[in-house]
Amino acid sequence: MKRKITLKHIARELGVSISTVSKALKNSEEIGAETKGRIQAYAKLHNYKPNNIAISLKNKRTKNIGVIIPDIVHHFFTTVFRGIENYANTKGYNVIVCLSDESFDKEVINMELLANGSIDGFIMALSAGTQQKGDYNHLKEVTDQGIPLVLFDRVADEINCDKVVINDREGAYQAVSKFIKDDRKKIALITTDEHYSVSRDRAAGYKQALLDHNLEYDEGLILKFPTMEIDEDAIEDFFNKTEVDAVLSVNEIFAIASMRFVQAKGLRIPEDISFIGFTDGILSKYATPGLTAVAQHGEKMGEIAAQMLIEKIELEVEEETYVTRMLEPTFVERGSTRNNK
Amino acid sequence: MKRKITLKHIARELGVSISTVSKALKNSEEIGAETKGRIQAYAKLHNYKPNNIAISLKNKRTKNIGVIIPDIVHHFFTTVFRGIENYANTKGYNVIVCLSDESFDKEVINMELLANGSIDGFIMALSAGTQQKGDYNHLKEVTDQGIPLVLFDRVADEINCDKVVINDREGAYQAVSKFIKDDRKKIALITTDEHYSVSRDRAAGYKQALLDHNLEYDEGLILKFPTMEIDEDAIEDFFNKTEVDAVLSVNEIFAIASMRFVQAKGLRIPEDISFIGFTDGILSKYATPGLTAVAQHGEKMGEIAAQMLIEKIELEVEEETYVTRMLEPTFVERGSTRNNK
DNA sequence: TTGTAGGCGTTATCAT
DNA sequence: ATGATAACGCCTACAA
Repeated sequence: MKRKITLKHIARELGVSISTVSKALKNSEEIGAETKGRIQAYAKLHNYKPNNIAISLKNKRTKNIGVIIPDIVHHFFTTVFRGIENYANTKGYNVIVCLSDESFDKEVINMELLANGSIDGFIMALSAGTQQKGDYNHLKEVTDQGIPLVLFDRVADEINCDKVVINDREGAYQAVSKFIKDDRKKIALITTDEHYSVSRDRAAGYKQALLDHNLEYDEGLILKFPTMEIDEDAIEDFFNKTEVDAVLSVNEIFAIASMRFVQAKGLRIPEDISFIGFTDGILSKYATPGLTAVAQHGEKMGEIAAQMLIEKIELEVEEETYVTRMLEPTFVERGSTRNNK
Repeated sequence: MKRKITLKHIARELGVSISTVSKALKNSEEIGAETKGRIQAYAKLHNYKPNNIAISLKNKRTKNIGVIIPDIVHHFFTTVFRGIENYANTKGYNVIVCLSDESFDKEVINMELLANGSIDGFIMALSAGTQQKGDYNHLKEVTDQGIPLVLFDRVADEINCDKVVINDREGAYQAVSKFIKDDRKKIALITTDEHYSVSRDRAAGYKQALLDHNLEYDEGLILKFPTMEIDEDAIEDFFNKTEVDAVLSVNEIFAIASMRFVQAKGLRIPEDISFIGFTDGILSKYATPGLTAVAQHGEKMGEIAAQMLIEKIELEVEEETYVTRMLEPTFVERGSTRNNK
């Protein structure tokens, strides 16, 4: 087994000083051609590679970025992550991922751990626990230390930092407008509790679209779940009791489960009832019929987040100006919607 | 902005030496109660936390583990990752993820980068490119340096290291046996090219089960794709030309797409044709009917991989004994299979 | 052209 | 009870 070799080994072996070796390997003009040759040859032969940790300590730069997300078994987050990882890689950064598991405590612990020198900056989406609690001190502490932070998707106005979101409100607005244009009258919304910023915005878009088109905003047409967990009974109950000809869902799963149930009831999609779901994931694509979706462009979002972060990291200057980039959602039309006129 | 504070700052501020501060913060008995109190109070007040990088350099231990996987937008890998991250966290390790994107080159580059001190060990699943090429020198180099390595799911016999896999062969064998017990006669296999170790093993189990039950092994009943990419046309073509009453698929997507097509053709599932798919993911669960699946226990697999790796990392002693843990797959029965007698 | 010395932040050993 | 020193691996300003 050949252990990693250091400058010191090379220096000792070749009877020169460490700094000579260091310079020679950087091809410095200061070093004589012959010495340089010997050193470089030896280094190549023994596959010398500088130790990242030592360089990090010296430069006070780790070339690592910390990503903290609520869950990884989740299509949207994985696409964002892919965007981050990909961009970061092109810039020579590695990515350390921590899962908050939707828990405030885990989010805090993970952040503090990483903030002690392991990373140069954070990219994160707030956990449900954090959004519920409304306590952002761990984020403030990190930014106070001058560590750059970019929030995506699940953000909060209270935090001063760069952000990337999609225009959830507009996505919902357009979805409902499409239903209305297709002559749907009873448009339901399936959503989660308000402390998810995304649900809040989507609900706002839903309401606004109804009002703008002179339709009644009826709380009875809203099915609200406390979390992202699915509750089949509540869905059955809702669709048994409520007459509906279109459904906007804040996520895929609620939409798919609902489609399944109404189909079992004998309703036809899209003839009798039409569906649109947020987050164009794998379920939307492979459902029968395919679920028309509001695509969130996760990969693009991750790429932008990484870009914003790395710029801040490498800019050095302590700017106190933060920007929020808002991406426009896109419609992916599939079989679950069709003009009903 | 309050920058991170170091031992040196505290020492200077309190007029003591750095080593006194270091000891006091470790609650060493050597330091007088009064001094210790002052130092600890000051540290608490200024929220002193030791710098991870400096500690890594000193200890030659980063407490990071490197995970290299082909793709993250993939249900199985995310469940494995969750298992890894979770276990690693309980042991005080962080996880650096790199995506090989199924490319040999990216896999090599990422590994070499991380191997230069950033991590204490690797957990990985081989990229398609690597399996195709059959070149494992980058792995040998890493293990030669004494860096522990655990391979999961996509493994290769040529590599000497710890491994975690599921018994793919047995999973396929059982699936086919179930079909036969349900009186299915024409059992198709949808698979990928042989260089995926998992496809190879699953195909072997499929064949073995047929032979053991005195059924003919007919190449005509096998639909083989070059990659994991889906090809709708090939699927349509296959099901139009081939008479089949049961289908085993090496992944969810092929199964779901096939189910969709045969249903559109007017066949009933499971009455006319029955399906079983590998990898019990989100698609299997929400398909209509639900897809009976061979569950791979990704999370467990990740946990075991992390456990094996961390043991090796912390054991120090250079053992040359490697083990392969094989997990037994489990059946998750859903609507896509039913006794047809 | 080559080498020395100091520092990045921490810890451990060995003085005082 | 406290402090000086060296070391982890690398880099670089400054000497020689």
